[in-house]
Amino acid sequence: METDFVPRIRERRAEKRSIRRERSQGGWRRGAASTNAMVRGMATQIPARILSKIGRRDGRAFRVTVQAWPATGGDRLREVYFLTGTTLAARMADSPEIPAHYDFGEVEGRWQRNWRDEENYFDPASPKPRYVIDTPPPYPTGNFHIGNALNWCYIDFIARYKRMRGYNVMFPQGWDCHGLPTEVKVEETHHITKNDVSREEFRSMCRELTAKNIALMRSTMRGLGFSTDWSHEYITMLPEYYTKTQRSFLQMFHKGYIYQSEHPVNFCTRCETAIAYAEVTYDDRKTTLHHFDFDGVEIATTRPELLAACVAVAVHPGDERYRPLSGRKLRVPFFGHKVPVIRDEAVDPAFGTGAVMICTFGDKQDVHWWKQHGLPLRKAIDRQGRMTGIAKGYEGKRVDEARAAIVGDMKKQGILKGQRDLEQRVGTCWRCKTPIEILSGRQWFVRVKPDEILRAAREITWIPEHMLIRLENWVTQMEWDWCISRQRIFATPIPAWFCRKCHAMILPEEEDLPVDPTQEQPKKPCPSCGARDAVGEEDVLDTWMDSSISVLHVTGWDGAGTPPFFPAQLRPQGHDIIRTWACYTILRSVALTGRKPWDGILVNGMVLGEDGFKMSKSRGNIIAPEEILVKYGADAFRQWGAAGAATGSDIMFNWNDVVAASRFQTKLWNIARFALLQLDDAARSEATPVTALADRWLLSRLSDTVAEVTRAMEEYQFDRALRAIREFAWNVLADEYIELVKGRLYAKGSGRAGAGRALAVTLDTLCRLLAPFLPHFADEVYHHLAPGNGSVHRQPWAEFPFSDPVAVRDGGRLIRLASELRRYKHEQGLALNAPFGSLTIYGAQAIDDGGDLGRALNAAVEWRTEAPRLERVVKEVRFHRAVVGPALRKQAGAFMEAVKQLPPEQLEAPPATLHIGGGDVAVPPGSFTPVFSYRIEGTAVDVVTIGDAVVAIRRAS
RNA sequence: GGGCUCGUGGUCUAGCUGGCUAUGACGUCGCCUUCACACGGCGGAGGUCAGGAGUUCGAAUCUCCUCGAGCCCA
Repeated sequence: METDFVPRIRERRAEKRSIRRERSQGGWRRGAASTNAMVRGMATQIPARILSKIGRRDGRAFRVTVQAWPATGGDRLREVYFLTGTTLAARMADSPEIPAHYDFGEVEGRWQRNWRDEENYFDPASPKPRYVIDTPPPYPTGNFHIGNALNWCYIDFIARYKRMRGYNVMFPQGWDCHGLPTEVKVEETHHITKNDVSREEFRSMCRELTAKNIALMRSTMRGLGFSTDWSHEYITMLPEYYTKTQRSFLQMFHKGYIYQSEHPVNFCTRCETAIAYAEVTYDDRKTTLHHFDFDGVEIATTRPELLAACVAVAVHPGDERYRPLSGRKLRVPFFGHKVPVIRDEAVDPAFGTGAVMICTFGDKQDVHWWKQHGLPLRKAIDRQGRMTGIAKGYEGKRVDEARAAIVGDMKKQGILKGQRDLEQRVGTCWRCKTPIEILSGRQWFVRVKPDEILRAAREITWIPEHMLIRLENWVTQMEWDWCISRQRIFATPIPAWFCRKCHAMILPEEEDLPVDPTQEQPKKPCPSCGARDAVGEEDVLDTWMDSSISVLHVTGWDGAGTPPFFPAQLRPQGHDIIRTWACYTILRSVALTGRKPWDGILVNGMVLGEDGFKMSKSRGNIIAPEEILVKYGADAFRQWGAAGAATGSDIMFNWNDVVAASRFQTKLWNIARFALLQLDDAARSEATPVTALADRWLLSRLSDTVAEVTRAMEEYQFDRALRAIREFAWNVLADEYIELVKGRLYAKGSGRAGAGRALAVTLDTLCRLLAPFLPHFADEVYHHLAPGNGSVHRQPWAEFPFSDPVAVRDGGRLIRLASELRRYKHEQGLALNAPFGSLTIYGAQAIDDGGDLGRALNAAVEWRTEAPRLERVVKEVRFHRAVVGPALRKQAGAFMEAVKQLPPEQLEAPPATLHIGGGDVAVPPGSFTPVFSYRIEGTAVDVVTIGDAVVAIRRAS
C-alpha cells in the first residue's frame, strides 16, 4: 500500500508543476485520476487532491496534505493527514497550538472579529502628538475598487505605523455622495426619469441607494483590515456635512470669492441638463462638411444651422489668401448681421478652406475663441434643442431639421459650393448618446487666485516631489474660474434666492443653514425692496464643493476661523485628481482659513490592469479586491500594494506578485512556527545572555533591518521597507541563521539558550515590523509569542539598537563559509546532512563559532590561523574603481592596464609608484587586491578558497 | 496639441545624489523526500539597461535628439 502511495520522483515533479499551474490560474479542480485513485485507496469517501506528500520508504510515517471536499458539500477543506498503517487519520498538526498550515481565511476573519473599532479612535483630549489624515472620500458606487484599495493600503500602513510610534492618529472615512451617476442609477432601478417625481422624493431615492452602497464598501474595507476610525465617518449628503458646505459657500461669497456670470456649459438637450466634461463620451461619426459662400469668402462648416449664431470669421495670421480681409467685416448670409474677421494661430489653414466661422457655440474651440477675442454672444439653440428667435425663418425647428432646411436654402440661393464626408469625433451625452450642445447660461463661479494657491502649495511637502509641478502648470495656465453650479438634483443646494420683484439676491444667515431654497422661503424679506416673494435657486453645487472641505470637516471646523486640529498632517490621494481635489482643497483652505490644508501630500499611482492599461469596464481588465481576498487573503493583497511598485508610480496589477506575497507569508509562518517551537523559559527570559557569534550576528543584522525599515517608513517608501523585511526574514533568518544554528538547538546543549533568546527577540521585532503591512498575520504570531501582551498593534514600534562590528565581520565570514561549503557538498553529490569528513579552515583570524559550522555541515571542523602549507598563486586582480577613478582620473585606464602586467609578488606587495606613459604615478592605497588560488601536492585533500580563508577538506570515506 | 511620468533577461520589477560581477520575484531547466517549510532548499541558462549622440577616467543613472507607452488636460 505504502509503495503505491509514493509515486516516482519524476511524476511528482510534474505533479508539483501542475498544482502550481492550477493554483496560479486560481481555482482548484478535482485532481487527476491517478491521484484520486490513490486517495480512494486510502479513504474512499473523500474525493481529494493531493498537494504534497512526505514519507519514508521503509518507515511508517507518511504525511499527506490533501485538498478535500467534505461529503456534506460546501467549502473545500485543506487538511493534513498522517498515514498510519493503511488508514488515513485526520489530524491538524503535531502541535495543537501552532497549526502546521496558515489558514489565512480563518485567521483574518478571527482577528477582524477580535479587533475593536474603539482601538482606532482618535482621542481629541490626548496629549500625544497628532497625526490627522485627510482620507479621500470615495464615491459610493458600491464597489471599492482596486485603485482605492491600493491608496487605502498606503494610508493604513501609515496609520498603523504612526500609532506604534506614539501618535494620536485620526484615520477618518468620508463618502462623497452627490453626483449624476447615482441619479442615473436611481432612474434605471426605479424606471423613472427625475422629472417624474418631486425633487425631494428623487433625493430620498438617491440617499437610499447611496446608503446601501456605502454599506457594501464598508464591508470590503473591513475585509482588507484597514484600521479606520469609524467614529470620524462623514457622509456629504447628510445635513451635518452639507451645512458646512453651504456655510463655506456663504463665507466665500462674502469674501468675494464667489460670483455669478454668463458662461457656456456642455448641455444635453434630451436630458435638459448641463453635464460635466467627465460625462461627455466621444463617438466617431460621419458628418458632412459644407462649403459655402460667406459674403465672398468660402467657408467650410459641419454646422450650417449655427449661422445665426455666427459672431466672427477666423483665419490663420500667415494665410496669404485672406490677407486682404484683414480689418474687414463680413455680412452673414440669410441673417444679415455683420461679423469681424479675426486672425488666430489656432486656425488650421489646411483644413477646409482655411477660413472658419466662429459661432456661439459650435464646439469647445469656439468657446475658446469667444473668450479670447471678447466676442458677443448669440444664442441660436435653446435648452430643448430648438432654434431660437434669432434664427429667423428656422425658429422652433430641431437642430437637425434646421440644418437640412438651411442647406436646402443655400442650394436654392446658389451659395452652396460643395459637400464632402468627414469623420468626426462628436461629444455625446454618456447616457443617451445625444450629441451635446454648448449652451450659455447664468452660472456660479469661484474666483481662482493662482498666487494664493501656489504659495500654499509650495509650503506643502509633495511626495513624490514632481507631482507639485503638475499643480503649478495647471494653476498658472488656468484660463477660467471654477464653475461650481450644476443643473441637477442630488447635490448640495446653493443657498440663495432671488426677489421676484426687484431680482436682488437674498442669502440666508449662517445660523439658518441648512436650507433648500427650492423647498423653503428666506426667513427675512428682500433686503433691497422688502418684498416677501422670492424664487429659490434651483442650481446645485459641484460635488468638488463638498469634498474640497473634507480636511476642514475632519479637523473640526465649525465655521469660525481655524479648526482645532488644522492643518492635517497628510493628504493621501491619486495623481489623477491633483488638478481637482488637491487644487480645490488648497484654494478653499486658503480662502476660509488663510492657511495650507496639510503638512504633506502623498500621491499614489494608478492601478493598471494586467494588460498595462487603466482598468475599465470597456477593456474588461477589472480585477475586484474581493477576488484577491478570497484567493489569497487581505495580508497578501496588502503586501502586493506595498511591494508592487515604488510609492507614487503607477502599478500594474499582476497575480504573480500576489502569489509571491502569499508564498512569503507561508514562509514566514514556517519560520515563526519553528521559532515558537524552540521557545522555552530561557528563551523568553530577558536575563538570558546572547553570546555566540552567530546569535550576535543575527541580532546585528536585525538591528540594521529595523533601522532601514524605519527610515523607509518615515519616507513612505513601503516597497523598500517590505523588501528589507523579506530579505531579512527569508535570506538572513531562515536560509542563513536557522540553517546554521539548527544543530545547536536540537542538541539541547549549553549554547541552546542563547540561540533561543536570539530567536525570541527576532520574532518579536519581526512581528512589530510586519504589523503595518500584515496586521492579521502579525497579530496571530504575536499572540502565540506573547499571549498575555494583547495586540501587536498596541505595542511600540520596533526599536533595536545592537551594534557588534566584530559579529558582523566574523559572522559574515561564518555564514559565507557555511553556504559555500554547503554548495560544495551539494556539488559533490552529497546530501546536505550526510557526513562530510573533516575540514581544516585556515584564516588570518580564528573564528569562535561555538561548533555551529561543524554541526551545520555534519563535519569535524578545525580552525587554524597559521598559513596553510599550500602553493598560492595569484589568479587575477580586482580593482576598486571608486578608489582608482577619483585618484587618477584620465590615467585610470592606463593604470589598470599597467597593474595587470605586474609580476605576482608585486601584486601582493604593490610598489609605491608605477611607470605609466612616460611618468611615475603614485599607486593609491587600496586601489586593487589580488585574488589567489591555491594548490596542494600529493595528498588526497580538496582545497576550497572562500574569501580570505582556505579550507582543506578531508572527505569521509 | 500641451503637461507629467515611464521604457532594465520570456513577464513584472529595484537601481534617487554617476564607481564591486546590474536587484528581486514569477516563469524555465537541472539536482535534492533535509526532523519549521516541496507553497521548501541548492544550482544553471537567460540582459545591445528602447535607439542615437554628447559630457566623463568611468553612464542603466546626467544632457540633448528620435521612437514607443501610460496618465491628466485641451
